[in-house]
Amino acid sequence: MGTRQRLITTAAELLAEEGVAAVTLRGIAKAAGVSHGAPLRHFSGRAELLSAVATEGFTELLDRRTRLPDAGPRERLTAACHNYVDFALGRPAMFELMFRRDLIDPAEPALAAASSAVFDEFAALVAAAGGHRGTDPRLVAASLWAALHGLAQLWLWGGLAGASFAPSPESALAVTLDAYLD
Amino acid sequence: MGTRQRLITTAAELLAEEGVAAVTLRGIAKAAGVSHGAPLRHFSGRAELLSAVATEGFTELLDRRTRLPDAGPRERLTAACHNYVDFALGRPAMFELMFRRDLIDPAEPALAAASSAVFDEFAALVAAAGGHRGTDPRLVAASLWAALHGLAQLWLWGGLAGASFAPSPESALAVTLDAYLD
DNA sequence: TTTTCGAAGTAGACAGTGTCTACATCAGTT
DNA sequence: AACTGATGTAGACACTGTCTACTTCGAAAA
Repeated sequence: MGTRQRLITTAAELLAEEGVAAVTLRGIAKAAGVSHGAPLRHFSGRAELLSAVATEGFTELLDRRTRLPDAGPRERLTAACHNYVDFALGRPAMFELMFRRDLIDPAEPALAAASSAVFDEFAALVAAAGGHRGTDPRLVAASLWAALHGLAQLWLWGGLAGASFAPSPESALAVTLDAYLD
Repeated sequence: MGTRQRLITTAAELLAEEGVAAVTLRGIAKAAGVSHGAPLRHFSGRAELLSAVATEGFTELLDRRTRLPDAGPRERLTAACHNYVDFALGRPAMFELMFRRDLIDPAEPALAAASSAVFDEFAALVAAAGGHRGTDPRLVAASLWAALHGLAQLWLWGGLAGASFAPSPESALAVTLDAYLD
């Protein structure tokens, strides 16, 4: 495995184990067994390295989603929704990185392609499920994706903790799906 | 105005003008005209100062929401939803800071109180609007809040830019409200 | 009135960060 | 055989948050 790929892999491991704050350029280099300046031979800077890591995150998210149980379009859509939230809650650091535009470069072509692919796949599922009265399925997809995203984000943030009321993410997701799927 | 309050105000201005990356302890101190160590006489560290700034953000959000047009409960709820998204898009840096748990300390009592107050107010509006069949209004409120939050976050992130489809936040919000409000 | 004492501000240091530059190494091509 | 470009190293720089000594100064206590 080339140094470049090893840096990405090491960064992903460090990210999963220690969190976003730990993925420092020097820390990654040390964990990969190279000098602190070596990463700059393969990436223009930290943002480019982390963008590569985030791209892998989007790809894995898409892979999960693609291999879904063979069922009706409605069931496939709800499965994809659960999948999104599960991914976020199961790999919080990766999920956070994927949407931290101060750490990654959203204009990075590979990253933009991977995130667009996730949305397009999702939009196709929404369109197949039908049920929206006349409005553009892609618009419904954007709205529903945002709802799932906010759910994940809010729960990772602290989940309304401290508030007088602390529901489980599953129950809130059920309400969300109920609202959208008639 | 005491130094403590001036630091908070200066930080808020710096935040609005230069973004989250600019609210550095030393930068705030310089902008406030004090030495780089002065802030630590009033705050235990950066997190505590930024928590105070974020608390003001939540308070302002609540203030906006409270003074709503005198109309039916349904209209007040939709107005609150628009208000949330408008706040996020209109003051992106503040909104980002409010949910960056690596920069602030969510356990800070004043901050926790302010954010809980926002949720409680919102839950009350949802309950007053009615229309949810049997499910706990607070659970519906959590789900709807998450939907709004995700909408704002996703648009600030880059708004599905690059995707083959780029709807306006208003249109997506309309779909969201449509889904929840029967 | 004088003394004391604690709060507030300053300046310097320290480890850590990302990034730049000069230098070494070394395989592959001309 | 000589050159060249890619790869890696080590050092430096400016910047960050935080810690520590040192000053200043106003108010309370004697």
